[in-house]
Amino acid sequence: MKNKIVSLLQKAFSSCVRKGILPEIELPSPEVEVPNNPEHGDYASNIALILAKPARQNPRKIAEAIKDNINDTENIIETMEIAGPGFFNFRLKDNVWQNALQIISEQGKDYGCSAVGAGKKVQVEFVSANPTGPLHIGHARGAVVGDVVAGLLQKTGYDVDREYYINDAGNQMNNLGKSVLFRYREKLGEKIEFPETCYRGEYIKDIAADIINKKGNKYLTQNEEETIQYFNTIAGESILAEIKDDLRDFGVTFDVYFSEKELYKNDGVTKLLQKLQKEGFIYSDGATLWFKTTAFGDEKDRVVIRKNGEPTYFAADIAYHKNKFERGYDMVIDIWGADHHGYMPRLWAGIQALGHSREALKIVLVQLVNLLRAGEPVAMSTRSGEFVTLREVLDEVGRDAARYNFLMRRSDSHLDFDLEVAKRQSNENPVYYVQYAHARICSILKMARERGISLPGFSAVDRSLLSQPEEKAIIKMLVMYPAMIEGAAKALEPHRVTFYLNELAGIFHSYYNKNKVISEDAALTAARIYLIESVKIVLFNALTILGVSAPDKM
RNA sequence: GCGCCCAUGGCUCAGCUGGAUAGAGCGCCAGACUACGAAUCUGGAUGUCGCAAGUUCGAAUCUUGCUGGGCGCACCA
Repeated sequence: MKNKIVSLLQKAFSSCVRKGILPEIELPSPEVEVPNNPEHGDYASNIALILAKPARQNPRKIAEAIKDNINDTENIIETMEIAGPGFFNFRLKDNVWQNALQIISEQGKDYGCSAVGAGKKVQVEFVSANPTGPLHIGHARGAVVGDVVAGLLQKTGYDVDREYYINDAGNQMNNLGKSVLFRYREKLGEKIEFPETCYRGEYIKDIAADIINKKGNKYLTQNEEETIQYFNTIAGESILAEIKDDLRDFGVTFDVYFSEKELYKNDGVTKLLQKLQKEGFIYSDGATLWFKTTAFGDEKDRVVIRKNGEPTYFAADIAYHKNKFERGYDMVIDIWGADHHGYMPRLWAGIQALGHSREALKIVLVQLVNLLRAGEPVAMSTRSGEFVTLREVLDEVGRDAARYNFLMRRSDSHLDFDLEVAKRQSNENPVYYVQYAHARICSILKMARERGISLPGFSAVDRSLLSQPEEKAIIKMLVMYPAMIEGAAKALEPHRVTFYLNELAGIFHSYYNKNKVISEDAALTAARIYLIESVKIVLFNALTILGVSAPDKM
């Protein structure tokens, strides 16, 4: 719809140029948007204002010229006015809107999909928590944001893979094995002083107990190094399995779990560093190897091989991103906690040294979550093992409410997550407001069926009966849906979907309270059923992208 | 000290990449079920968009400075 207006304007502009009314200048992409003041019509454009400067003419004069040259072959424009300093205000014919509904029921579950991604391969990497403990509330937001970003990209035609990077090669894994060993000994009667670096959560005890159950006390006497290695593996696998379960129940599944260890096979990291050194991106100061990230705008150069000969996390990360691009992705998206923002220039430097453009790697920052219970902060301490796990949140507030709440703000803004509010089934909780709209429609449709009213198809409906302002508002909102999805995908901003849903549910509820869908008037009933079915389709599609259920009844 | 992010009604936040009179929700006040689901709806009040300059036809949005908050500034991950 919007595209048609854009195209009309572009053609009018060209013919102005052809006729010599306007100079031959590049047409900046004209913006056509839905004005927030309905008096300004259905669509508005600032094309004349944008052209005023390069064309060196009065914007209103340009507007007049373009207006005279608009050739509305499809006959969709009702009125076209020039207002204010030179805005175009378009009002479309009612039947244009009414007929636009057809595409919604035709496309059904596919309504809102587009092909702007054109099959390009994209990878979204997110969560990527170390398998040293269960996922907690802090991971949950990143998990949902990543999942929905991926979903949006899929809807817009990208070929998307969701990937989880398992940091299982660093020394935190060693600490994990040690922690289990300490608990193991403790359970078998030893008195243990726990060092700061150890993980103290209950889950460590469970793993230790499990080992005792299955293997007894034989590790008390075995070689400590080997035992720690072994416990690492056991604990890592067990925790990762639990993480996968939690994520699955949260509605998040991955296509690929990529182990950091993979990067070190065949000396992969070392060889890559040697190559980069040959190319001049890495230099040695005798004891350590430095990556020249300042060449790409970083504040200071960064160490890749430590004095002790161990590669840094950054070194592995360069190799990891090289690996990603080698797998043929056109675009790679990392979802990070906002506390890692200082790391961005470093990684961008890394991929540029590998020959990729900075734009090939997009990084979405997700702010940390402020966990509250009834307004009071909930203490979170990872070290002591006191934290609210994702599992607990799922059990307490449920998947739908949890996911929706994490999507109610831009991801780079702080989010208060109140457990009491999130589980309250009231109007403080927008997820129910939206779901209720869907359930309500289902209920009306069910009643219609029970009364023997058939659900009409497009051709069986007199669309012109949908003539009320509220009906037109709903139709416009529904027509806008694909553009909203496209915009959200392009900007990597899932929160736009929740805002859209709240608004759509709002105008529907309002409409419902004012008008009877099912009435004595058969033709009107058919038209309205057709309309609310369209609303249902869009509610369902949008909720599905968010991974939130669209219940038939509540 | 340096860098990044943020500052919008009493509270929590949007504001579609520079557009027309800045919007929601919550809370508050007053109303609506013998009507397809009241988890709903209708009406009402609240703003120097942190402060000050600048850019232009036009700024909450872009630039600079200041104030106030968050986060980073590892040979941790």
